[in-house]
Amino acid sequence: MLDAAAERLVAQGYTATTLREIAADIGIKAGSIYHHFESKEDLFIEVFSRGIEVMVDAFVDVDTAMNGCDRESDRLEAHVRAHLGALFEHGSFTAAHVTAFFTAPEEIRSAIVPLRDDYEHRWNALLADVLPELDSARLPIARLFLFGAMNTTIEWFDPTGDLSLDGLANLITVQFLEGVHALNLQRSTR
Amino acid sequence: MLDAAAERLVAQGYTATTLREIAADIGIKAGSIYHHFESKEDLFIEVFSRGIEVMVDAFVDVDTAMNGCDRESDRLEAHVRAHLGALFEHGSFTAAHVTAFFTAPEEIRSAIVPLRDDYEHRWNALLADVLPELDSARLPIARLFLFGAMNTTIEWFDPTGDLSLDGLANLITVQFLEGVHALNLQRSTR
DNA sequence: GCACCTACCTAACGTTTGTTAGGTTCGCGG
DNA sequence: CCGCGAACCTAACAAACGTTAGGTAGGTGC
Repeated sequence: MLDAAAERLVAQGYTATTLREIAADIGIKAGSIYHHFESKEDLFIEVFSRGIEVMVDAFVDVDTAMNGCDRESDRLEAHVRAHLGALFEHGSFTAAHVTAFFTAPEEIRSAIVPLRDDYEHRWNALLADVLPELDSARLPIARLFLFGAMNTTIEWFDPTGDLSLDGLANLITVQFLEGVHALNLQRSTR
Repeated sequence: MLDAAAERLVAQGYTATTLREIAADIGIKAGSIYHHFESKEDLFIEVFSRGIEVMVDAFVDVDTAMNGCDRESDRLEAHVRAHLGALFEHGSFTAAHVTAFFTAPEEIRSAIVPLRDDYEHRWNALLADVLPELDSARLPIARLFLFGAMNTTIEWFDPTGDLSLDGLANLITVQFLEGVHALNLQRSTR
């Protein structure tokens, strides 16, 4: 049922997604949803939360697996790969979060923001490790650049096509790292 | 009235935006909208179309102004600046298009896609000029990277803050160009 | 066998939505 | 002064929405 809700979210956004539709998708009636959730809001708060949960879990897994890694760029690439994996390989929750979060009403968003902040902080810490030369004020902007590159892939990337998720992760990581590197050079030689 | 519709779109998405709200915003009643448009669909097709119009106009302006420019990177930066200008300086149409296009129903989207394709083709041609060494199969992907970087700025960039639109355009352009350059090096030395 | 809980259904409620038919106001051209 | 069209309003329509009250079937524990 949460799965069905997530898939509808991806396809239609929040307001266009009906409880009656979700119920029909899993073969029950709309009223029965209220046995499991108090309201439509409640249901979708759970869906969005799981979307972040999947991302955080993937992040933590990489963090422990890459513990003794000395090449920082490899560590970053592994995390990019994990984020893309959350988007394309672990159900629709993360995809629903990325595409439909901003279509949800304010009350839902504000309930989710603390979880989002947690995930963003993990990335900030990671980027501070990988790019120690980067001005700390520029760090959130760099993160937003990277998030933009990763999250927009959901609008065009086809996991069954020529380019693999590994390849895409490498593409994004290299492009990002070299871009940031070039920006630092430009600033210091001015 | 189109302005009001665009602003509501940015704030709430398609389905959550009511004809009664739009009417109230401009001081008329909902039924009166049908004197100017045949339906809600019709109204928002016009809004989304103008969003692209603003972008295309900005693109064409730069194209003619930068006609005799020999430094390709400057040409690209000017176009990036123009795209960001369309997003932040020319009303809410382009912003509405970028944020709310995917919240609109299929029938609206398919009516807009040809216009989108036109804009995307202009960028493909531009990138082919600026990056002649880039594999033509990789070109649409590079464009999507760049679009991702530019369009997600709408979720975090504050035009009244420390960073100017010119500065942001430079940031994005350098980051993009050096990233693509690095990718080509990596591929040719493998 | 009785009580109880979980999971679901039926049927309706009040509200909101896009939409429409018919009427009013106002300004311009002849 | 008359006619006409543009711009708007009123009032209502059917449909769809989230939500709720009350009821039913089946399983579990004692």
